Amino acid sequence: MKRRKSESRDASVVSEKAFLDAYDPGAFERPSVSVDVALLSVVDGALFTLLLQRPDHPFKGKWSLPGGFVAIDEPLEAAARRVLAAKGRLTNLFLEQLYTFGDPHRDPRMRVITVSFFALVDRGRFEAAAPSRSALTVARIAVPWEGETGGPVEVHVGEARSVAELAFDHAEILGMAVKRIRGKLDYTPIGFQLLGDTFTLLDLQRVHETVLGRPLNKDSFRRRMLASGQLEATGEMEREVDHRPAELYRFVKRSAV
Amino acid sequence: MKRRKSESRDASVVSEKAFLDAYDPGAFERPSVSVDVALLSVVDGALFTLLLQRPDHPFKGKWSLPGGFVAIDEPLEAAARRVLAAKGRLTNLFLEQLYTFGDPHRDPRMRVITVSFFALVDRGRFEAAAPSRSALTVARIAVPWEGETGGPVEVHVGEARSVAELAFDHAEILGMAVKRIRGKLDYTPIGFQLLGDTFTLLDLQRVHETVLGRPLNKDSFRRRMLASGQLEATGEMEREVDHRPAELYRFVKRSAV
DNA sequence: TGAATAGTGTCTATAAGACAATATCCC
DNA sequence: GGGATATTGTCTTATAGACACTATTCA
Repeated sequence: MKRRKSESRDASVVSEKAFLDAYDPGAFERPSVSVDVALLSVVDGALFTLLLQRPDHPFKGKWSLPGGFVAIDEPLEAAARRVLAAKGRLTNLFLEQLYTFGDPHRDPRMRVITVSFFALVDRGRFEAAAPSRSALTVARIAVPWEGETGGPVEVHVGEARSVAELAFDHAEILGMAVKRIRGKLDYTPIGFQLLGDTFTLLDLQRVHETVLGRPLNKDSFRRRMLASGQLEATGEMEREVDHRPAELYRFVKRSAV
Repeated sequence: MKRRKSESRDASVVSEKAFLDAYDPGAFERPSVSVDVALLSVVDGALFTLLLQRPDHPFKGKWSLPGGFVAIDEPLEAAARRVLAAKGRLTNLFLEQLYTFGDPHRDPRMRVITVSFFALVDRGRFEAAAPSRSALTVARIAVPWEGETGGPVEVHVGEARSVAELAFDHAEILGMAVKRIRGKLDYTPIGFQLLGDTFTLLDLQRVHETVLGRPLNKDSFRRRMLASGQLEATGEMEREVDHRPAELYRFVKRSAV
């Protein structure tokens, strides 16, 4: 009885027309497909991203992630790299596919399915990608949830105290990026993309703390990092600090596991 | 110098035509978008999935995941549920988006970008979804890598010893599904989707071992599970076993964290 | 010398793995 | 009773957190 009921309910959802339309690839309207990239960087203990102010409708004047439509014979990741190179002169980034957003009304003009990516950028390249003449603008990310709860984030453009309005579902995309990177941080050497070639253990800890949004124990952080085999001491020391200088480390390519 | 060089190299990749074509949503050809679902179940210590034999070109006669094209006003997950309801009478499944595959030549006919999902099904519903008259066929999954290395898997249809050939990039999609579920198993109560309402701790351990592809320590598995707060003792006992019966447990909804 | 952080050593609490002992069911 | 697995308890080991102490640099 129970089974029967759920079957008949579902059957009504699947109209024959929808099924047939969807079955023949030539017989139905095709959506547009775009890519959007959530760029993330850590600067002075805060998370930042790069946004563009939309010049036209829809969402005119609102802020959006760099993105663009996928060409008919272009791989998805290539489209994301093209967008980054064109809009921010950013190349050779660590780029990972995040999630595909396909709500039928996420773009009021027409059906646009967007494949989102995230990229981690060190401070130097991040700031260089958004010079004053550029369309890309630095925005600080405020995460209104803890751990890997997920959900949209808030952004503050420049020094603004107020929350900037984001176009489309881009606040959700950024939130998904933060959630994903928090999850990866525990077991993958992600931090190296956010730091320069060499860094102290405290630098690394601060990056982790900023991404995770919570303080970490200094002792066990040091022990874990050194035990992970992902760090290599350079023998060099920090300079121009008014305290005992720390040793500089670099990330070492993980040997084939 | 170094910087200059990488810029000019990238600039050549971004042809102006590609950029302009991609910029205007109306000015370029749109891809087809489909969904494919990797159904996973655990039966007698092995991982299984459900496949369809393709009746037409391309990949005629090869095995494929259940899938279909996304209608123009249909959400992605709804498309996946429609396909499952239509092809296997499977409803109300735990369904999660996996990855989007967009290689320009993954379908020889035309550009098809596919958004893949995975679903976990308990043994009872799994076997009921593939009766003899049905198009869906049970196939065993052999994972040729350990841990979360990733990569395509091999499938064996029925009792066949030989590896069945999969259409498109579906071996990769299945591999991605296995990788994802392995990663989630450690910190999420995924197992309950693969078991019936009640189960013993050993049942649960065997499911975990099958998914992870490695044996687990019995003592610490028991302790971890009981300490997780995700299990609730029913007070009932296993029946019809020729040894001391174990207590039956059920999964309890995780309280809002 | 003092301020500030780096780096080391030790102790404790917690979780995992190993293993032994006892309990309970069916035959 | 014998076979088989469940369940509990204890011991050992590895890891994380806490904290005290020494080291080194610059002002």
